[in-house]
Amino acid sequence: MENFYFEQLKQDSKTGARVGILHTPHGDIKTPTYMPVGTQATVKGVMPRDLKEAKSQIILANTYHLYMRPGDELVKQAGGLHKFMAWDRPILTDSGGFQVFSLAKLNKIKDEGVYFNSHVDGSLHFISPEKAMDIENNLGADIIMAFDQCSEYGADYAKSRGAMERTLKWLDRCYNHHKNPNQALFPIVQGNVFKDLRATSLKETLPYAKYGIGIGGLSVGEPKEIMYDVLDSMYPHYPVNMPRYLMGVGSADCLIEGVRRGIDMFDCVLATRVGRNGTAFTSNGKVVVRNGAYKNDFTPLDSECDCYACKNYTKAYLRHMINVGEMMGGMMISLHNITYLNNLMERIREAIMHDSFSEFAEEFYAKTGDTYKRY
RNA sequence: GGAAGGGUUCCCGAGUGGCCAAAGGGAACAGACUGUAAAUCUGUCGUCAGCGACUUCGGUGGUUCGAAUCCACCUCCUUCCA
Repeated sequence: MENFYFEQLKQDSKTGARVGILHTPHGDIKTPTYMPVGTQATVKGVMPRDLKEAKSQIILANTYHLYMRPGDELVKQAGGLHKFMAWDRPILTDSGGFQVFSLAKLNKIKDEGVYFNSHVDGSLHFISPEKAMDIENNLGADIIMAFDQCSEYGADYAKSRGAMERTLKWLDRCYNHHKNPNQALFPIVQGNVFKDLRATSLKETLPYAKYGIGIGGLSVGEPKEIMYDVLDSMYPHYPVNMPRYLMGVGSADCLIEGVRRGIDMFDCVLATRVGRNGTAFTSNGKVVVRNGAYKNDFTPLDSECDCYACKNYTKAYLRHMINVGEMMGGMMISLHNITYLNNLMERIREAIMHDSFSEFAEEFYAKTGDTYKRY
């Protein structure tokens, strides 16, 4: 795949932060970047047109969900995910590995794969590494994730090791089964919070990492300092020539701390989930728009934001929307949150280019105060 | 004028002698949410800081060890008949 490669443009002199460009078949992605999650081929509440206006460079979709409905064959018939959902920029599909974790009550994990009871109708399904690759090949995203097993926070060493080792075995099968030459396969590092397991996982995974590397199994309930500690331990061992993707992160502070530790890509549902429920990320910290304090607040969510919601509407209006259950409220705050994170990443990239990432981070914490829990 | 039914904590609405500060819903207020089974979930919701105490179920008086619940009168509302 000569149209898929990563270029590092600038390495921060004091931290692991760096700026790069990830070239993909559907365009370039400036890193570090935040990717909104569009599980069912839609970022909940935000139209692709508006995602573009928010300067989203790439979005996610989910293998498991799209396999269940409408079916990956149907998406293939539609001309692939890009065409089906009318998004012409890069797409990344998650493998369904996270659903092995989040739908744990509905599945049985075996070496050959995972037996799922559909969360939709209870019917039994089987997803193996090979099956996941077939589905992702049909969906046609630019980046596809390997099928992995994520262990929960609090899992003991043996269990964490088991999941990590199974992930490696599954990775080998994914790698050998993946056929679509226009898709970059990213393997996923596991190992829970155990640094030696992480080291082993990373080392064993690298031979399979041709285009980028995913870091999974973090931000699943562990304290932030533990996540940062694990990231610190892995940092010295990443190859320079490919992006590192920290899966499932995050909040503004976690994005900054991830970038500091050499991460190039992030995805998270938080911005849209929290947005739908009436909470906004702003340059002054978290704003729970739903709260009574904003009843008569006729100022925008964030005076520094240029999104549609901030340019045209007040907190009082958005609160009203949320309060009466109008979908517009959740849509606008979701759009705002995505815009906010994209703008944050853009400013991070600028700061790194000026070799002032640390200063930028300090400023961020000073301004947002303790509404973002740094640790 | 006659007949019947009814007035419950911000609202709707259960409750017909003790287990009732009073079900349930709504509103209100707050919290949570991090590779989305989430436009979801949780908590608070008479007063006081309280295991506890005090004040509440249209009003007044009564019966009873004990009343939102029974009785009398008053008051207001709804429906039906004239």
